[in-house]
Amino acid sequence: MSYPLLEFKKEIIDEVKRVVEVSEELIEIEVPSEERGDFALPCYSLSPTLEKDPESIAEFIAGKIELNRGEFDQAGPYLNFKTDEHHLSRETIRGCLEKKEDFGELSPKEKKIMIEHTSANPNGPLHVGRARNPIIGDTLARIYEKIGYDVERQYYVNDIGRQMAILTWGRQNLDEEDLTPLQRDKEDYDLVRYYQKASQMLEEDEGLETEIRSLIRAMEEGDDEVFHSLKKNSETVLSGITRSLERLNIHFDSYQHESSFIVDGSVQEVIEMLSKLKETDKEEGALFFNLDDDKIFVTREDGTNLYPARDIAYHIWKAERADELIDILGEDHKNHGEFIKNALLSLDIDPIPEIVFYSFVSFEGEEMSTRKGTYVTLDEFMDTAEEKAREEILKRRDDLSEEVVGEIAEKVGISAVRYNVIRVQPRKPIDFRWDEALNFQGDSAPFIQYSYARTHGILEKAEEGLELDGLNLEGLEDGEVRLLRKIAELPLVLLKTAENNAPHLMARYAYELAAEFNQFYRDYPVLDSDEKRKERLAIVKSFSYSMESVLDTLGMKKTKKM
RNA sequence: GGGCGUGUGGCCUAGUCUGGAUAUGGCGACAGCCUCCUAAGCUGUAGCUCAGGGGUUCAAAUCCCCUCACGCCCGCCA
Repeated sequence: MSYPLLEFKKEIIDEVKRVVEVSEELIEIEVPSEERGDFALPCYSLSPTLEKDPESIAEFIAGKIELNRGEFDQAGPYLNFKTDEHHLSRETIRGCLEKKEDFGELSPKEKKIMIEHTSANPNGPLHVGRARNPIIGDTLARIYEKIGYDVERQYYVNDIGRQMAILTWGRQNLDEEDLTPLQRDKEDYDLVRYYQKASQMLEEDEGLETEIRSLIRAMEEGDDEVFHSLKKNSETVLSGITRSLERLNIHFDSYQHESSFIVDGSVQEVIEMLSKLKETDKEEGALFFNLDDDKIFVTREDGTNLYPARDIAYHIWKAERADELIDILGEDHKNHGEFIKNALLSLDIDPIPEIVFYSFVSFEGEEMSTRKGTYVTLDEFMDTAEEKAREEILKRRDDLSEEVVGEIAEKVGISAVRYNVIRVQPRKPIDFRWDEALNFQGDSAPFIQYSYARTHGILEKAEEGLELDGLNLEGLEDGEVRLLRKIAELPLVLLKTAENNAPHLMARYAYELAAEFNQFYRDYPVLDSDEKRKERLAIVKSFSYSMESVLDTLGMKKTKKM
């Protein structure tokens, strides 16, 4: 099994290469507007190498090229290629019926990729802003899996360090009655109150700083009691965080604890390796790495290690276990990310990570901070999304049981949260507003889910099985071919999304696919279409499978009723 | 002050890396479409010259320089 558009693109590249004898990098195939064709070759970039004007090159290629899978025409300096519609339709339907909800998947690559995402400090519940991280990471993980990678999703648990020391101090010294009332019956909501109160006290009383410091030192020096106390608190909050994420359809394959790199001595080794580099120097006994004009400190003057050192140890550990690495980091870590890459390069470590940075999310124009307690938690946001979904369902349906309404609301709520976060390019800032985030019309999760639900209105009433062999695909109408063509794009989109680590492309595709189906649905009756019924059912079924694949890739939920 | 990033119709957004053929789509607005597989849908109209200025090029939203606005970073915190 292979995919018609992938094959066609490959054929074009091979043929152009054969005809003009240039290296493959010079052949830039782009996707033109729909009416021009499936692919286009602008000949401008070949002009310098071939020492001819673009139009003559186009003419030259047009005269020599031979394609089995489609045709082409010359338009000035462009060549436009259009695949054979019948072949495209047949192969796309065949692909969908064979692969079903895995449509779009590519053969295994024998490559391991480790995707680190979230890695939020376990000091309180996840807020919507932070949730951008797991949603980007998990979506990329799903995409890499689909194109054949062996994927490991990893949470790096910052179970030591200052923030955990503050939480632990709070747990040791504060009583329940000192705290704000419990917002939600969940362990992360419980413990964050200790963290917030302790942070607040620390701001008012600098004397507490020494107590925090001594907790950190005790931990690093291997004080068992302190160590276990920190770990216990971090594990408790972590379990609250992961429960929230599971609700968002996100899970991890492994957890790696920051403390482990201190315990096993690897941080010390890293510090020794770093100290031998020409990029490092010491200032009053503290080791730092020169990053352009910045000094990135990796140890304190008392010799205790700092987060950058531990993160290098972690990345070396990761590099030994995977062929490719991806880190999802907030924009506040840009500098740190540069340091990690530069330091790993200097240490001759391979692979170094690809880092996806995302900008922060504000809410109704306000910044969110765990320390200050100014945030909307992921749980709250999802509750509201579900509630809103419920209202919308009840506006339209009065024939569903409360249980069914609840199920659909949950599916729509989860999907809306994920979709609204992933549809925007990571590096762009997002300002969440309830009315926009929970707008269920147009470019939204329910729009996409609804297109899928519509297929079931049809498929459940049609009981016959589907056989590719009995179909007459010669006389398909424009809108039918257009839908199949859009379905056929899926593998191309998956590849491009992974290549650029740009998951928003996948979201955009999901919307376009759904929109194309909605037009088909309007124009072509299926069940009453007599002589075209079988063919149209096959198209609906193909769309249904491809949409299942797309929804799964975005971590969204499918629903047969809405 | 320095570094990084962002700035596309009233609002949100694609395209920017890899310069090219009429700048993508949504929300909102206005005008239409349910005796017919779920109207959370579909169709049409109006609206942007791509923050501003300069430059490179046959060609710039896309590359370079300057300016403005906003965000993030500039800790022996993480």
